[in-house]
Amino acid sequence: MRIQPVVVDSKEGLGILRHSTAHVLAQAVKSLFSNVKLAIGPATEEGFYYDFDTEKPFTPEDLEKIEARMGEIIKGDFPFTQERLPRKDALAVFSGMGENYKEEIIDGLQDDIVSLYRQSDFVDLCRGPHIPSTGYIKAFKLTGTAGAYWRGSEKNKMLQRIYGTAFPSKSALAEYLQKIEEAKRRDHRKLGRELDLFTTSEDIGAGLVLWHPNGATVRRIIEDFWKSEHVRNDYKIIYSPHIAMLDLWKRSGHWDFYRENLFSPMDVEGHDYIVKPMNCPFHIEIYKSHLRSYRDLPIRYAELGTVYRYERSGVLHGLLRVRGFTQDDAHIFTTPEKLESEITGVLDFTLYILKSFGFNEFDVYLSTRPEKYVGTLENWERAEAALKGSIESQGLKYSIDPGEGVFYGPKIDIKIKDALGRAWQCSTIQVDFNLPERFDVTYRDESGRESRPIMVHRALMGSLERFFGCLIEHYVGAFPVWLAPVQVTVLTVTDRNNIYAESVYKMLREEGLRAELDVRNEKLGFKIREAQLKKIPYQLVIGDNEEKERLVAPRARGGETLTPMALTEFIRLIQSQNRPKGR
RNA sequence: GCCCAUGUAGCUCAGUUGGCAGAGCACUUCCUUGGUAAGGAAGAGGUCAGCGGUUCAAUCCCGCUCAUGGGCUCCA
Repeated sequence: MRIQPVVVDSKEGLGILRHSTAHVLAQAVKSLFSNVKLAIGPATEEGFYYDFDTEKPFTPEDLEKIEARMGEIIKGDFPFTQERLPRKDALAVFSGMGENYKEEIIDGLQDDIVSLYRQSDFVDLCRGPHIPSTGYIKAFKLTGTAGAYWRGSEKNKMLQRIYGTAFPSKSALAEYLQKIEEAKRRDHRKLGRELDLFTTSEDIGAGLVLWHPNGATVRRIIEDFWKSEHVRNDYKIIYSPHIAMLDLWKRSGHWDFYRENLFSPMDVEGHDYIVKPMNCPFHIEIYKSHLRSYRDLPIRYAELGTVYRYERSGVLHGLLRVRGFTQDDAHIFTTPEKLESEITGVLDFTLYILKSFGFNEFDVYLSTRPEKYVGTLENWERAEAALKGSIESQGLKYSIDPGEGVFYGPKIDIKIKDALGRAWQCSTIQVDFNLPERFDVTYRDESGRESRPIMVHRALMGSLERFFGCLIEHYVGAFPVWLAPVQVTVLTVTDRNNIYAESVYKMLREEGLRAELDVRNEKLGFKIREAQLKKIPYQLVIGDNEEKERLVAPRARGGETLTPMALTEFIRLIQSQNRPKGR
């Protein structure tokens, strides 16, 4: 057998450390609780977990006890030893202990020889490798419990999962816990309440967002920017209704393939209607309201379309996963010949928009043809090549999900990473060979024959709700000047300065700036503190000195006080920042 | 939907082994005219998420419902 050293700080080494800690967890649980059966215990991105089949779920007090026992096991410095048995013998080992999940796993293995690992009196089915002994675990922590289905399927029994993490040193663990705290600080749900951006209400329903004036202002800025950029890029902006007859969704296929996400139909004068889960059929109807020539294509319809999808209650999460949301949707109808240039254009446009908001880190995924598909092989190949070509021409790193495309066409997904390191899908560019077929969408080609256009669905921000959530976390609520709900607040030192301050405030408003005036009977320090907590980019201090000299004394959100300047100069300064990133 | 936890004033949270509900901040009023992250005083504010049950008595115990959080699973 060849021995390969693995550095514990490497990704691989960390995985081995954590996986070994999972074994220690399992040993501790087995020694503390009877009638517990082992399922699986792998390492994850952030740590590890182990799934147990047990009568009663683990309580926080249980976790403390388990942690303490794990500490003893680590102190015992038991070596991890591997044992290789014929599968028959291995089966006997586990069936003798009543470990039926382990038996099930062995049943699924191809190999004749099965590997077991032991430490102290504990044995587990495991391919390894492991650290030499339990004493190598220098820092670990159990982080939580959760229900989890055996093999991830709802049809199976729910097991009790214990999550934990381990690091090569105490300081690395502390750093990790610090990162978690930082993530909590950035949490858009917390900031949403503190900055009065949005709420949800028990009386309105789960997953339905109320945009408060501050949040609505940010949204309005986003929408205005989005609209003008779309017009500039030759999209036609449209509007469509929120409900439509059920037959439309039967024809589109949503009723058959997407029903678990649809809200129930409502009866209107004997016809069933549903609230829309998508905008595409409406855009298709607009396309079909005329005969279209190849000369008209590509046609690009864009809409900030509000859709409703039924999501199971357990998956709702702040603004990132909701039941009613507005997509920044568009559908492009193109000839097959122009598909590639269209996709290149869409990808350029997507990156331009995302970068305007200050996002520069993306995970890009290309999903290709699955086994079951509609459309011609030629078109699929053409579309995949187009998607791939445009990603590469942008010089983007990407990964291919082979066979993961939707049955109707290949797609590009772009994910933005949030503060917790979770990647949230925002942008998506999907080629669709199916809907044009289902709705018999056509155009007259150069030889005068009816041809089928290809459709491209795309959303750049995905949904305004989710995108807003990402923005909040990205900026920790301190929006850049062009997005800030309030851009500048005018603060008086004493009420002698009220009249002058008001004139400053009015000038700012006339410049189109989102300004506020604070003439309350409070000390300057109090007003500054409040403006800081609201994360307003600029505070203009107005006292006797400023009034006498006809100046304003700006203080930036970062804490730096600028030398007093004429109001016109300040307006020049803030206006220079009052635009999207890189513009 | 499923497992676990949580739900007390606008916010953050105490609390009652079942016996008239508490703090800080915010809010209102008054005093204070103060120069770059909290000046002082007084006041008001709650059907203890909702519905039902047990009890002389329920915010507390039990059941159901709703919502929120951590997961499973899925997606914009």
